[in-house]
Amino acid sequence: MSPYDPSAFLPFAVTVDLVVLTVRGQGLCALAVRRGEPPFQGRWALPGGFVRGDEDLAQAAARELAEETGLCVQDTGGAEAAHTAHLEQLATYGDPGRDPRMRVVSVAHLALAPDLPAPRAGGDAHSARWAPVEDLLGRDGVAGPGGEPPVPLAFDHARILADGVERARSKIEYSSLATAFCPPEFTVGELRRVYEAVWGVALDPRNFHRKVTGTPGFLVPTGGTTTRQGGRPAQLFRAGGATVLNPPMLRPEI
Amino acid sequence: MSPYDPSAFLPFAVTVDLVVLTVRGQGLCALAVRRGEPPFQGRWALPGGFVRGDEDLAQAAARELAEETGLCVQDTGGAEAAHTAHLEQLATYGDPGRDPRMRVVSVAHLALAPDLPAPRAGGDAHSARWAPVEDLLGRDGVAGPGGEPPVPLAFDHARILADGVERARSKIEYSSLATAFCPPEFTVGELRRVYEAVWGVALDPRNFHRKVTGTPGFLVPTGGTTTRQGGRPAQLFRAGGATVLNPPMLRPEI
DNA sequence: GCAAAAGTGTTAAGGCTACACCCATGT
DNA sequence: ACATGGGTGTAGCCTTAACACTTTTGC
Repeated sequence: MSPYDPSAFLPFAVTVDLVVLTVRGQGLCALAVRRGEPPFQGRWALPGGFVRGDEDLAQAAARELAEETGLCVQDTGGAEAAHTAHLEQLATYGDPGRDPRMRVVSVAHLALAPDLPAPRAGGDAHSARWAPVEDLLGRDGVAGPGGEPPVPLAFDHARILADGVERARSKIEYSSLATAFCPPEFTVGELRRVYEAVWGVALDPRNFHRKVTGTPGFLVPTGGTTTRQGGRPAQLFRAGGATVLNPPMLRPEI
Repeated sequence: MSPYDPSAFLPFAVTVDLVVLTVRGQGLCALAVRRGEPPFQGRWALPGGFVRGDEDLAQAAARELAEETGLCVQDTGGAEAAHTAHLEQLATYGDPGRDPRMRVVSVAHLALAPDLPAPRAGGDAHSARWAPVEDLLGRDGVAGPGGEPPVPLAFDHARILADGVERARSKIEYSSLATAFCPPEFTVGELRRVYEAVWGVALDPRNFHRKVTGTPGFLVPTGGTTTRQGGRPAQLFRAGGATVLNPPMLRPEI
């Protein structure tokens, strides 16, 4: 049998699942939707859906992201988007039996977004919410917003979420990706709080400031200032053109 | 329409494609197979094949790797394997139209192997060979071993190969992955030549020696020595347990 | 002896950590 | 005045780059 013989064709369903991360308050949060139908009815899951016949994997992920959150992907040319997010492919999960109904291969994507007012429940999801990743990944799983007992995420979504969080944690070390968690204009302190939330550590504000402002291409000053965090007015910056940080941000050991 | 409604099922074919890299002579080489049937008949391509109904994506990739090269994956418990390779998922490619016959989603995997005697043509491939990656990625494509004019790789395999090479180049910076290109026992000089071949740079042998022997868990001495590279006898090492290198190997700028 | 590859020593340059210290605002 | 967060200076530590030098083999 040839590896490309069409007669060897075996039918799979292909979906995209989304790990959408944002920083809210002190911690890292992910978007979860409540399943409205079996299997895992009533359980929380990652947003996602089938890939359509005429679209690329990245297009399918961007479409699902827009349906669930209203976010547009950064490289979309249109300037009318209220909010933009970073989107990249994460990994593909294809265990037989990961979906009890049929053979489903899911191409997971990772999206990073600034803090949004509130998730809008897309099309078919009964509800959607931002939940701290520790809750979603904890042994007990996530509790409902109304105090329902905690249950783990549906399917293998806890594994997918863990992989996405790990990708984000390591990638902000050597890339400018942390700016994707910030609004278009932000201060050095706001960027530092992103690192602290994603890594779960405290960083020295003085050394952090020197480091990020000294890395060429990371931040460009807009000229404006803000006092929205209190204290002395802070300079506002936009993300610079650099995508890779040299030298990288150093993540404290423990 | 629910994103998980089975009636929304759309038939895809799912394949695994393999980027198998090794270091031969002075450079980085990849395994290429010649296609025996349309489309792209006679052109060089990456090895790969359909995922079977009962196997995981990683199992499918390991099976294809064994069929094409006889290599076993490292974490296979059996000690009888003559050669072992590192295998990891790379990325998934699902453009509509990437295969002219049908909608094919390919989950590409990256395999790193020590230098092997010669590729064995698996099952259906007319022939298989190791080719320098610059040749496979060059604008003109790869020439046949008998002097046929060069043609580009089939499908989107040049893109997949480029992504795999980039993954290998960056991952040997911060992980012990470079040892996957070496035989079970190797010298510091042999490991250095791996870095030089993958990065295409020259490294200072003295500083390299200090760095790798000083990184805890990277290399463990076996006690033996060899003179197979000429000169003064060199200590033999095995890969240590460490998978992540701290501090990382520094890749020269240019 | 000579070439070749393996190792060790040393020094200067630059990045990081830690912390002292000053600046500009709101209350 | 004081609290709060923003920003700069500096000393010590550590890593790296560059290169001089010694060691051990094959021919």
